[in-house]
Amino acid sequence: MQEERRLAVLRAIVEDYVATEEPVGSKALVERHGLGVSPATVRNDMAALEEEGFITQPHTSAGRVPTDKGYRLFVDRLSTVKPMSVAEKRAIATILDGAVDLDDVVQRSVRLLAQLTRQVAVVQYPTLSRSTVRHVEVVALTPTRLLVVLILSTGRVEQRLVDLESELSDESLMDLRTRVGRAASGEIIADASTALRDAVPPSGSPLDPLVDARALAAVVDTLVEAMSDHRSDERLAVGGASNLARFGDSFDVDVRPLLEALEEHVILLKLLGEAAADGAVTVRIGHEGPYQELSSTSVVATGYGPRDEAFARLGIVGPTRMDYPGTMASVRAVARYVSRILDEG
Amino acid sequence: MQEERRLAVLRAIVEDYVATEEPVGSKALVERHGLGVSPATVRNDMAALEEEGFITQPHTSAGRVPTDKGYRLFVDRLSTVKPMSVAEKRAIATILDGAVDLDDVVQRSVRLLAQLTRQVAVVQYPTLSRSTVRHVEVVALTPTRLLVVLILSTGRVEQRLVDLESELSDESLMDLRTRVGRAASGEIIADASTALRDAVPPSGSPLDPLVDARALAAVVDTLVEAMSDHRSDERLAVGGASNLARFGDSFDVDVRPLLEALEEHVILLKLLGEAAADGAVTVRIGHEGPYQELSSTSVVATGYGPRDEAFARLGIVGPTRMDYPGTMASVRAVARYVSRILDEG
DNA sequence: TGCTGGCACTCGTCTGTCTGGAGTGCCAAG
DNA sequence: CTTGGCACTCCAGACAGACGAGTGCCAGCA
Repeated sequence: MQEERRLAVLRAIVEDYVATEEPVGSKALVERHGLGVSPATVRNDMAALEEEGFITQPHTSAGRVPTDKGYRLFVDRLSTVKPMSVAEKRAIATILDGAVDLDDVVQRSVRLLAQLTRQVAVVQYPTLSRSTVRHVEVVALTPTRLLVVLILSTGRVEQRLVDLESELSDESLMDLRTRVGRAASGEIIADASTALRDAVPPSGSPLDPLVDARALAAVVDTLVEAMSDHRSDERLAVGGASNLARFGDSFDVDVRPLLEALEEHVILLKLLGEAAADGAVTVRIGHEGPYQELSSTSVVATGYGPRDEAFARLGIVGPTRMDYPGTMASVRAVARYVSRILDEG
Repeated sequence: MQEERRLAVLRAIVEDYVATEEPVGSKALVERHGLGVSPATVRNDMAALEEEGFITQPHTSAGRVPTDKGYRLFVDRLSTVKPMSVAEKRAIATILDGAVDLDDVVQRSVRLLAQLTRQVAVVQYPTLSRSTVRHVEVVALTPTRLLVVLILSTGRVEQRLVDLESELSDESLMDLRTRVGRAASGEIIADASTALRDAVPPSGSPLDPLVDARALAAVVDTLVEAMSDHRSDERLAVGGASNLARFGDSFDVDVRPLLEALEEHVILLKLLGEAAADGAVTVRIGHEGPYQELSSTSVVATGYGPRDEAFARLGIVGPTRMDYPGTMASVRAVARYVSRILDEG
């Protein structure tokens, strides 16, 4: 009974603090929320909550502020994800449906997420690893220089130049093209790499005159490298940095580390990477994260991808003092719509 | 004679103010710089300079601060571009030489520029318009779906999918490929577009059975669109946003508009676009720019590109109170090295 | 004519003090 | 277990005064 009210008090504190950005006192609390008790009672509850580490006071005679632990409890047990309004849903759908290609989807998602949450949005480009090879094309630009184009089911296209040591005949090129195509097409990336390696005849084996073993090996090497290229895995889109200005001046939070982190994509990837691989929205609050400097920021992230294969992440980074239910709803909604679009495309 | 000293005073004021970020008074000025006159004399000069609008005082009994007009005079007549040290030059060369492709060159340039100047760096990706077509490839993914790959002399590769209304035979594909290749290869973008249009037989003309006129038209349309695609012209890399934190808290400058501008690439392009097309470094100071909100920021930019064809811009955005000689030197140096690399690649 | 030293004046910044008010903790009573 | 009352704490803002950096101006000097 009292326990229940205490949690209600904690919820009220979090909500008020997020809304007003100021420490919330017992009197204001009973006025704004309809808890049917007196300020004195609330004070007792507050003392208990502080004892347990859920809230704290900046100085002796100030109101209370939630701690990381308090937010954690709030997120886990006290809040329900706000459903998006129909209008919002439609807006999301409209904006994302207008995208013309994969890059555009990512760009739009980032903007949208930043606008919806008024936080800094981060969207990871879909990873290669789960996608399949749709097509491989080999083109001779000159007799000793090939262009290899790799087209993946996600819509990503990678191209590489390959310089050969000797000239390649048209017949050898055709042969090479069919061998590579047969080995890789339709396979998922991981399998395609091994299949390609198998397609290279072992050195010393009797050579079909049509096969230019060295050219084949060079092309296969290039393809395998392109497939395992982690640069593409690390690609990120970041948006809404101007939202930082809002929360920078409101309190003594130092924006610099966050601003620096936004340029260090490795750090952002690590932050996003902690997100659950299934469809759930993950929340990482303040000190829970791996970076000391970002202890006053939270990360709300989730995975996305076609057919529930979450093969990339997206999310937002913001102050620990944020509207978690609303933010989580936005992140979840955007992730769902993007997944749907990738599914259709 | 006095005129000369006045300019020396202005120069000293600018240098001191940039270094200390505080209004500079007559006494401190004669102490720090070896002008062989008394503070009183300097005061007279200051009064004159203020009369002419080159400096101003924040309040009655404070030191002087340069105005935009003062910075302008300083940049145009009083400063010499600091030469880079050998070590710096070598560092630039080393970092940029490590780049593996065009994107990487741009990425590295942005980082480098941000580090060197400790400002926000902006680098425009090379424009298509001046580059030539190195190769066009047409690949049939399915009988009704083509992949068109456009390779440009700058190293940029654009690819587009084309859906056909009817199936395309192998012979028609070969024919299409050679027609398109013959028309476009080696031409600069602008000419290639018209050459391609000419390659489409006028409707109603007697048809060679091999020519699939509609497919050809579709492919040509796609190529022309890709060539004139302004999305690629608008691509920008931005870096060093964390440097904003430095100058944000130092004075009452509002960082928000700048932070917003950094996400609006259109605005950045416009700012960069004002840069001179030749090799010179352009400086735009405070109110001289087109945006009211950015009146306390300056832009230092220049063009770059292979063989002095400046076909893209790069530069930095920072507070009007900045080290112009040093910044200009860095911008110029980076532009030169990037140009050289593009020249070699 | 131009430089210089001196002097009075302005005004922002810093420091210390004071006060009002919001908020707390505790206690005794219901 | 809740409530009203009360003493206490401490921040925020206002106010005043001292300080000092810097200025403008003037008279004297080269």
